[in-house]
Amino acid sequence: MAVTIKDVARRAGVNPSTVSRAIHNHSAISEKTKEKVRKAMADLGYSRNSAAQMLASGKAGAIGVIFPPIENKSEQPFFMKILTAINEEARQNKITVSIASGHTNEELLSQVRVMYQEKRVDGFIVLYAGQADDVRDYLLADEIPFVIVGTPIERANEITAVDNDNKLMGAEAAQYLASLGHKKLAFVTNTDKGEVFHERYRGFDEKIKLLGLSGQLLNTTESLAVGDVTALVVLDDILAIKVIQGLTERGINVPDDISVISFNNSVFASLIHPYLTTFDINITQLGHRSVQKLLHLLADPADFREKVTVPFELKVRESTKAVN
Amino acid sequence: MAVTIKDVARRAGVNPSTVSRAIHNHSAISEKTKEKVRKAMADLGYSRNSAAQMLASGKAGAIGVIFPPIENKSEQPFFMKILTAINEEARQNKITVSIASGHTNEELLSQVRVMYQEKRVDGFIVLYAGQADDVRDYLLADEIPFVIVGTPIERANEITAVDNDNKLMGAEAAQYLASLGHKKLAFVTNTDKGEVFHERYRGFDEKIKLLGLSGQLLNTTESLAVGDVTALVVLDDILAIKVIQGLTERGINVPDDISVISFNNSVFASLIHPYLTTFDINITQLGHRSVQKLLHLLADPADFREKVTVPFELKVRESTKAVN
DNA sequence: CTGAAAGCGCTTACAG
DNA sequence: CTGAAAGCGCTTACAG
Repeated sequence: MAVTIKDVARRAGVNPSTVSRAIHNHSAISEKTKEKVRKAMADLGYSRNSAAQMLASGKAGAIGVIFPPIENKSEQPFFMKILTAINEEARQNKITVSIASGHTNEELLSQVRVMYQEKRVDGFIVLYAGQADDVRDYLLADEIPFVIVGTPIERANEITAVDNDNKLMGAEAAQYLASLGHKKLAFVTNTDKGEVFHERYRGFDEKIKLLGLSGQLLNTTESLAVGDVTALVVLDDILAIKVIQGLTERGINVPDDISVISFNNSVFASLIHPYLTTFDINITQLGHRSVQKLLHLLADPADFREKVTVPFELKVRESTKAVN
Repeated sequence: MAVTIKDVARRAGVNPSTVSRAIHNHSAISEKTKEKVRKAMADLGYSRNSAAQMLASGKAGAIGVIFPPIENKSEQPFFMKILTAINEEARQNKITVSIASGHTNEELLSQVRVMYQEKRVDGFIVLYAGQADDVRDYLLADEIPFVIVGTPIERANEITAVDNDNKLMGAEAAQYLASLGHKKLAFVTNTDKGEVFHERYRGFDEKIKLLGLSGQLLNTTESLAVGDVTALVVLDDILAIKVIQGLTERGINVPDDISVISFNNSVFASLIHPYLTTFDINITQLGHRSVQKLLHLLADPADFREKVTVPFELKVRESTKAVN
């Protein structure tokens, strides 16, 4: 069988409990003994048995990542990218990442529940925010440690969240276009739901009023009535390239006739020309920070619930241009 | 604390070992006793403790999914989609899915190694094929159960693989274009590496020779020299929309002047017009089958290594057209 | 600073 | 068909 703590103990000439303490770098163990133990472990090629450790310590050494119960997860590069970042940070902290997903809310809830009740994970990172659902209610009700990537609407004060400042991003979009001399702007969306839309639009709206510019909200994809608007702020990259194609087909050139700025800096932004001027939302940092926050919560359940705001960065490419 | 097998045993008036057997539906236990146990479990709200079960049984009840050590995973919808499908199948089999990923081969190998040595997973699903690497060598050398999604080049005979028939897909692409009356075809790629390219091209090439048509290989993205070619088979959707944009800019219309057929039926295929005629590779089934095969391997390590070929389906959309 | 012992919650030969 | 017991490989109060 595999080498155990007992084998290491025998080899190092100490008690198994001493080995255990040495492994965890317990302060009561002398450096000399730790060294002996480390050598014995290396000689024998010791790996801990996670099951035994979990059982004895009551900690899983694993976290769960909860995906939204939607069909088109795979269409949004966000999810794979943040999963990679989360796993990277988790690996560095020697914990494992498990997955919870489902097509319906019930499937998802049942998987989350099982994972936690069977003690397979210590806590969760939830990859969708906005309105509360069964899953979130369950996590809150049972006081299960979790952090949300995004901005929850309800009970935000009880939840640790990691997000960008979407309102500021909306404002900066307007600001940047204004700095290029644009005076008639529009915000384009294909949904009127979700905190992301609301915040980005609110930031945009407040800023144009502040700057004394004109700005309208266009909720549509096809045959956009752009009128005399010279610059568009589009909710995300995917929508932006659809909008641009629609305009191009009607003989309206981007960026010569109209500028477009969007959000996310996903693969879609550099897929076809004009490459998009867009905000990079720093998904890697969102992922890293969410793991770190969850680890804090696990180490100290009484830790403050707080919100972490990750900075964004404007990537200027081909879809925006100064007015002549 | 949580309710254990002992509590259930007491409530049902049996021995803990009997509860354990009842849970696993052991054939020696009477239906009457099983019923009693089931009732007691329901009354008490029992959940197994996975750590204890893992320790006692030596099985993790979890599988690892290994992502390729590349940066742009998130750009390919394939990975998120198959991960979802894998998790779905796993959930139905009451096992958990953990993630292994890394930017470099060393990071990846180290994570895979730790996961297995600490007994966190029973086996792996590897999401990339082709040339063997350190990770695959490790899995083979240590006789760790795994299945590959894709087609390995070396030691294919020792590996259980789940894949589409890419060669057949290439042939069918040529066949379909021929059926539309096209006689001068070309295969467009942006790489000359990888089994996927080789197989798809080989199928294409053999088929056009069989049909007595002309066909060339174009390895480039920009300013494609299409000459008098009337139909293009493009390696994947992403490349296809780039190719189409390049042609459009030069006044060549798809599909009026030239037809385009591609592979994968990803989100890119229905993003902008012309929507792509493309092969759906049935990622959901690839995911489900890979879990099933791994489970077989785990249940019976002496099980046959074999290859599962998942069917594909042509989705005819706007980018192909019969010649006049 | 270290050891001996009990215990975490299961599984599974061994008996009967 | 079921029970009693040992054991899986750790952790952690308790002693000294």
